[in-house]
Amino acid sequence: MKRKIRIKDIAQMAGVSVGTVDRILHNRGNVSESARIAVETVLKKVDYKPNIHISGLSLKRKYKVVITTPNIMKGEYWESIHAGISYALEEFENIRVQCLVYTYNQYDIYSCREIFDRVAETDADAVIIGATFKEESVRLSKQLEEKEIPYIFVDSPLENSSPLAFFTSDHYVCGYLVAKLITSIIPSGSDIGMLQAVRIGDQSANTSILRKQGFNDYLQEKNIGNNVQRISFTAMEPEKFDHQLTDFFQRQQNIGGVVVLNSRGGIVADYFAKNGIHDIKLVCLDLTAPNVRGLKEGYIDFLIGQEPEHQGFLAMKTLIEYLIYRKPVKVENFTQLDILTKETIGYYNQFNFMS
Amino acid sequence: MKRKIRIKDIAQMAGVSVGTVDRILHNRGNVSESARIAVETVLKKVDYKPNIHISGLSLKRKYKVVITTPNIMKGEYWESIHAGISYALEEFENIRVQCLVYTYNQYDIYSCREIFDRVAETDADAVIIGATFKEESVRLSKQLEEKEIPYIFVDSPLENSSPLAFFTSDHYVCGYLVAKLITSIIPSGSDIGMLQAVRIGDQSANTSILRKQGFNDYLQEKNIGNNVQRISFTAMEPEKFDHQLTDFFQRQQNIGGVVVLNSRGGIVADYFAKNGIHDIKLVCLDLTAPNVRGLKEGYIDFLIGQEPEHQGFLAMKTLIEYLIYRKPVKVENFTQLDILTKETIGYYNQFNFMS
DNA sequence: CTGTTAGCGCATTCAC
DNA sequence: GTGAATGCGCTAACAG
Repeated sequence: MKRKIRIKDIAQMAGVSVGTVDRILHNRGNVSESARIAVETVLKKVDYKPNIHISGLSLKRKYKVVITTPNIMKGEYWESIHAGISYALEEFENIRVQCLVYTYNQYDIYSCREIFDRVAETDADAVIIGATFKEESVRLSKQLEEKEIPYIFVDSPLENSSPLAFFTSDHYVCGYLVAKLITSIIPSGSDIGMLQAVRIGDQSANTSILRKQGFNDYLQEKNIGNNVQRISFTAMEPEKFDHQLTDFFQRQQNIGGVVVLNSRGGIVADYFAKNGIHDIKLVCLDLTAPNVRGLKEGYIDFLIGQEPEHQGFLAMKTLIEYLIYRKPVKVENFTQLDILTKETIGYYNQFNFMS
Repeated sequence: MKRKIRIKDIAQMAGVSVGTVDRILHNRGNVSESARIAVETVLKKVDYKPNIHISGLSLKRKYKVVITTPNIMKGEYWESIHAGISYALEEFENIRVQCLVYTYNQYDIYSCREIFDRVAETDADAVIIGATFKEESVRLSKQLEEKEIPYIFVDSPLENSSPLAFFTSDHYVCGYLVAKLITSIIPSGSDIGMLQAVRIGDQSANTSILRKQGFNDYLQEKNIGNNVQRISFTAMEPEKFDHQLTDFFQRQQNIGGVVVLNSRGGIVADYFAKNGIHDIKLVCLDLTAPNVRGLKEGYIDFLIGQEPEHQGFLAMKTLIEYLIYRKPVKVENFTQLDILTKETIGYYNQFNFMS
């Protein structure tokens, strides 16, 4: 167990002072070519890992990070992402980072445009983006690039952009998995109902589209015989849903299972609960409060978690480490797909990476 | 965002010096009654959380922790527990903790006795125990209690002992879950093969017994029709296994799935691979190297992870925080039961709580 | 350009 | 019994 390398050690080995080493480590300039070479030679030899908690102790610089996501609803997906961000800030309590949170209505493209415009104007040191509207997000990313402000995506990546990193689950595999799970637990001849959100003018469906692709590809690949029946659902008018479902199940008498490729599965579980339906299998996404309830009560058979807290946590942690000492960043980061059942949900700790 | 409370703040509020506050916080004595009351009054008002990373910076005291578990085999369960412990030590690099690792042969009760005797003699500040032999472990725990050395169990709890804490998965629920999974994917009339380790003189089976109980209880509760057929397997003579399995499947023609309630499932997967068996479902435990391979290659349908790394990590983290500032400890700690499939294993990060 | 040094929050030691 | 002073690894300001 060898002693940790400190800045002082490096300075000694390179024959310079700690001040010089610090300047080189932080690219602060005012260093002669010869000193730089001496220190960099040493740095290549030894494995220096700065202790970020202690740096923060003496770090005067404040960082401003803007976080922009859809509105935060209690017990919903985006709240978890923000919770993860908060945890990261707690872990790095010594670092002075000021967070500005800008949320928009994910069902209103105008709200998104307005907010993104404001985000583009800030003088933040970095931005964390929860992107749902595609065009708008690409535009924001371009604006940030021009100002050389690093940005990180959570929840989903975005084509045609060059983020510092993104943290997301693999939505395609997620859909693929849902197909595998539901078909493994329903009778082979039965039909599968798929809840389909009907939305207007938004692209947040992007993730849903990927999931649907994965879902369909599984059925095709494995030559699965179950037919898929769409259940349309107008997200903006939840009060209609009861009627829509009743209608659906009256028309479709051969449904063996239902899948929901967005996080709203809980309403199906609630419907099952209200109507005493126990023989239709249900596979849903995300640990929203209603979904967890549905799982615990036995109406949902498998619930897939995408670790939103972890996404937020890692996004902020990555950002801090990058800002402070340019720690190299891995761009593509996929979080786990957690398969949860009634039995395991009680032991599931969304912050198991923390405590 | 209010400023964090520091010792200096407390001192000021109580009208004493930081030295006095520190003495009270650490129960070092040499404090007048009046000072103690003043400080404790303040402490009740404010939420003081010491920054452990910074404490370590100036902490002179060294801690000695003894870790005793079964031998560490590459890619096996106990290696993961030790890996988790190492990660915790890395996270608390500032704390000077010296680890002594004592491993014993989990198939040899005499080896365990000998090692435990040596553990009981040390002057460690704390002990982490991976208990397999019951009697011996109870005896060790008593000896440690006499010497007032705190100890923590990993992998499984132990009756008749008073550990500082234990970190384990819920083995009963684990078995219950295995039953649920296997019966949900095999034909209703088919039989289930259960691999049964034949061992001599060891109680490590304790965890297996709990799992088997959970397994059986599920079948009974749900009134499941599948019959269970035992496959006996002599752990000490793996070369015989091929023959034993061939024999088994020749006698049993109605096997729809196989379950393995210990971590050795990989050998069944290997057997399936060698003999091109694709139509028998397989549910196994633990992310050993062979099991992960079996899962990826499609021979294992569900693999249950018990987060051994996390157990080790939390055990050491808990210990450090307890030793340094008597952080209150939660005694019963159950880790997650992760359900993994071929699709999700690629995203599974055993150290997601770290990076 | 470079070396020296004050201070960050904390535990500990040393005078008083 | 107590407060003041020291040092941990690091950053940043300052004096050369």
